[in-house]
Amino acid sequence: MIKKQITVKDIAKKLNLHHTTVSKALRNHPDISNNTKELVLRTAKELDYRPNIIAKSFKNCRSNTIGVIVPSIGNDFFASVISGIEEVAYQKDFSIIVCQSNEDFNREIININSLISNLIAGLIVCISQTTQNGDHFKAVKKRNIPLVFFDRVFEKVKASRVVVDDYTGACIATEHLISRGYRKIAHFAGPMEISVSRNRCQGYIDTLIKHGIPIDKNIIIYGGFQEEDGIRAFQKLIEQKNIPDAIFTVNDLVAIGAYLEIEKNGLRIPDDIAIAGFGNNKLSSFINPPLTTVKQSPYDIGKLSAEIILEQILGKSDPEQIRQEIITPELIIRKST
Amino acid sequence: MIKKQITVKDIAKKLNLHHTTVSKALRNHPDISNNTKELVLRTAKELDYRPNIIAKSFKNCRSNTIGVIVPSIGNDFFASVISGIEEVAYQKDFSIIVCQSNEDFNREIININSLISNLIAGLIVCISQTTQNGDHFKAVKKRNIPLVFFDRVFEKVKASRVVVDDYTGACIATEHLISRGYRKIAHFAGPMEISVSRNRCQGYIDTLIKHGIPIDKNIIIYGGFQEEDGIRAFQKLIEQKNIPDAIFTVNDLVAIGAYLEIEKNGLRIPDDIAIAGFGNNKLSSFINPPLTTVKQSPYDIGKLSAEIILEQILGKSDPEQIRQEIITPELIIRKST
DNA sequence: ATGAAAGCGCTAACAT
DNA sequence: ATGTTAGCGCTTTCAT
Repeated sequence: MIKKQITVKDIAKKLNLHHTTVSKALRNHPDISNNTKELVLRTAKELDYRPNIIAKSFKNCRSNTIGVIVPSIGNDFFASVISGIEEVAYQKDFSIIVCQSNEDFNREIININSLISNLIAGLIVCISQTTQNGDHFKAVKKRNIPLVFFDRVFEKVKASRVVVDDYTGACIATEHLISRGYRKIAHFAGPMEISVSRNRCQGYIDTLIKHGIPIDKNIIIYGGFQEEDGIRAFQKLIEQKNIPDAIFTVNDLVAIGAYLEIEKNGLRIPDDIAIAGFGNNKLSSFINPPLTTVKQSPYDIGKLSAEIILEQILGKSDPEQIRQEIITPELIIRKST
Repeated sequence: MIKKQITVKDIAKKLNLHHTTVSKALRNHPDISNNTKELVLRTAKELDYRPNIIAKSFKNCRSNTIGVIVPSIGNDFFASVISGIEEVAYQKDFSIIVCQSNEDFNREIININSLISNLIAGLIVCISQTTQNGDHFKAVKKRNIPLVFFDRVFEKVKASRVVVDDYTGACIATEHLISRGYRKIAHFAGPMEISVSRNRCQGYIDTLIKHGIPIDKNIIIYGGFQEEDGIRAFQKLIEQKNIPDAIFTVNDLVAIGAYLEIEKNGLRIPDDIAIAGFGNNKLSSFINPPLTTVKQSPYDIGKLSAEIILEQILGKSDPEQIRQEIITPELIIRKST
């Protein structure tokens, strides 16, 4: 059923050469005469020869593939990170296998096992929301497979990481709201198991304290990362009859959810209530009014993660030495604040 | 540098068995006694043995991987399709390699070459917007690699396909607008090289004709698939001072772009102007007012594509017999019409 | 400059 | 029930 691929042997047979000669010729080995090289290259093209990189990986005990695990590829942020990784990987003739954990710990384990079996040369991960422990990463470390975390990291696993300075990002967003004269500022927070959410929440709290604004726990509403969570959070404020001047949300999707519920209640943004998000989601500039948010540069995060892992893979840096890269976020002021 | 993996031989050595016995035991071959099987399984676990599936692929001349090429994984629609493919593939112990063409013909060629070298068992593709010819698919067909197109198909290549009935989808959306009493209905169309755009446009035209509404070419505005295109399209109508009662857009992102420009001009949806999109993008239910749109079931498209290709891979169906699956779209009526 | 031999991990076919 | 052999395509090392 499976059609035989054209191999070096086929080329060799056709040219009455040995297959190792062909192999060397194809890789431009200095042993081989220019004549022969040319001949081999031409014949390879004629026969539509494709190197069997599986065989190569097999021989090397390592593929030219980088594994990437993200919670969800549909998410704007992760999609951009992946594009960044891809870009750098392609340039070095590496390909990537992208897996989704769907925020499920068990799926993450399955993904890792599958990637290990695929002899990945390196692994780039943003851990799932439900990841309980780091045991599954031990198998990766044990095999000396370079590992890089981005965005969400598992603290207890020793690995390089590329993270956004979420704390500072939250601080500058909150500073901005305060500088605009808002004093009663709510926060729609994310899941507290995730460092990203914790750091953003802490940045918000510390900035209020710094400015002598008392923390009102009633207007810190905890939830997830989706639009629904923004809707629900604002509903809680309504129930409390406790409408703030402004809201800082853990991300842009939550802000978009809040928009809907705010409009539903006949309030205007930013006149009645200002709102600032986080992440610079593509949609944030398209909603009305455009959303003030914090830019994270996901494409750069992806590129940097790929560069770090490739340095380790190609042996240019010591895999034992963990590198920590912190991306500085940037405030984008739009009409919502 | 690369740590040696635990292999069947290591297990064999430890148990004083032959490696082929171990191999059979691991695969639960009837030749092997239960005692030995148990022993082998236990030892494998102890040593943290992982089968080297690269070696297996190498031997079989085929991996257990399905290649997937989409224009962009960040797109809601494609992300869902991919999830659908993944779901079905996982169940059959297949993994997927996702590549993005970024709507670039050359990148599509590079992707295909890389996937072929990876000995993919099958290929699922949505062609890029700039794909000029089908020559790169010949290499796939020649190797008897099952090929399935979804959504956008390359007509000249003989392959199974899963497509949405875009024509009918456009018809029901347009019918709906007419039934609501709108008569001057504009269409923000997509790129005419893409069958999807052509079919949606034709559905719109034919439905107007069917109802005796003359076609006004000035209010059919051509553009791309992004928000920007919706913004630009409505600006053109404004320039023409030719505001319609309603708009049918080629997809939801274009509709969202139109929303912005409509609001900017102080018009209300649906009172001043109604709008219907296509695709049931996640955001379509979150914008204000929620967008009437046509549901495409991308997750099902993915599942179906994967099922078709797996049948061919597993030899349950004749790869020569092309299958055409047409997904019937469904109108979702919301507040924008 | 070219050829020969060996081996990566696994499995299918055959032998004991 | 277990062992032996051979080979998938490629590269590395050594021989001619």
